[in-house]
Amino acid sequence: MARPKSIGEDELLSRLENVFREVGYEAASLAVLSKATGLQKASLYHRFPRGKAQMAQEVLSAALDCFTQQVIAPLNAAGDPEKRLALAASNLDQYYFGGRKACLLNIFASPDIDGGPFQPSIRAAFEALLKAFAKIARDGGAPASEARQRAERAVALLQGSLVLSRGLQNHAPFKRFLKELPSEILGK
Amino acid sequence: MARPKSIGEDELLSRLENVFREVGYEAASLAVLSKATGLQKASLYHRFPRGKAQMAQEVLSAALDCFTQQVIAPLNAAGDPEKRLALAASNLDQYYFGGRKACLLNIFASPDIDGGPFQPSIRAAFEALLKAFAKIARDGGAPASEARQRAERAVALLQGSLVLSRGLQNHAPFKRFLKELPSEILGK
DNA sequence: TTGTAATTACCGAACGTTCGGTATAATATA
DNA sequence: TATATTATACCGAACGTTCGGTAATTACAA
Repeated sequence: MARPKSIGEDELLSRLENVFREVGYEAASLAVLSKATGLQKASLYHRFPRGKAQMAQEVLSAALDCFTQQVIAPLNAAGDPEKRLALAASNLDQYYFGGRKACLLNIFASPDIDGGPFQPSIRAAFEALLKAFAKIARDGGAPASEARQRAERAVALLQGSLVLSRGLQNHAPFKRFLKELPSEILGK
Repeated sequence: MARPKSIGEDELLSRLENVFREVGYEAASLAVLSKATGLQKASLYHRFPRGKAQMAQEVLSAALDCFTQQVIAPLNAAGDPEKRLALAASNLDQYYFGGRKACLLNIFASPDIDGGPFQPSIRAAFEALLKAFAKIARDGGAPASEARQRAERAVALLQGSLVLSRGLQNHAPFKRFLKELPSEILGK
């Protein structure tokens, strides 16, 4: 009964996400977002009535859903910890495109001075990942006191290896992080 | 022979740096920079004729000079590796204000799509830090093959712990990084 | 010592451009 | 035709930048 969308919501969010991740929130102007999606500004406003902020929020939300499904779920699943961890690592590699994609949690943490509208989501995402890493560490036999520390180290290494890979324009640090992740979590 | 400056260059660069670090390059508008420094926009152009880009470049350059002096120099110095590392860690704590200040290398790496004017400096800074960490690892007895890996880990943990501390709004991860840095570099 | 020129730092006001956002009309599909 | 979607035109505000001119200090000649 209506004209079909010229671009599906998934593809639309994916293109928007790429822009936000590559240039940051502030530099992602509507002109750039329009060009990246093939939709005019007015069309973007038709899809996101609250404008750029809504685009970013939905992008972040979708990205976190995807991350939860691809990475956190395997970590929290049942079964052999080593296998779960290997799957999570493989999906991390996919998710960050081998270290070529920056993390939205890092990108969206910086723009606004005060907490900003994204901070709660960011914090929750970090804590979910920490919890999942800690759980699989315990499942692998680590004492509860150490599990949390290993989880924090793993998350820091993930973020840091992405930053370093980007800074060096060389993805080796991220790849090395992935390789060392199992021993990092399950024991030295 | 001339009217004295109402704000010294060091203080000026320091204020600009704070803004860039807190909100990022794009969101650091001339209006904000003007307010933070007490100089009108036109006065900022008197000090930095090439505008905002020059401000950022000089801020980055000054910050890297400071970082080199405070952190890299101790690592490269002569003497007991443990003591040099302890000094570097203490100065890192100062430099990042206990984890409350973001790293410019992370902030300035994101804004521009293509390499951007800051990428060479960023890359050089990372490599200098990697080299310094690797040297002190070797000085501490690590085999050359492991020294570079430990250095990469340390840099990733530094950057990652800053990102995580910011995301969690809790500086414990950064503090823990500082505490674990010596064993990270000098041996398990 | 005084007065003037030279030099530098600073500022108010405006520039053209682009920003995010909003109408409204045209288009394409059902 | 009915309607979701897109395109065009436009808005006020903010952007980075520029310019003419003023304030403050020093150097030097009278």
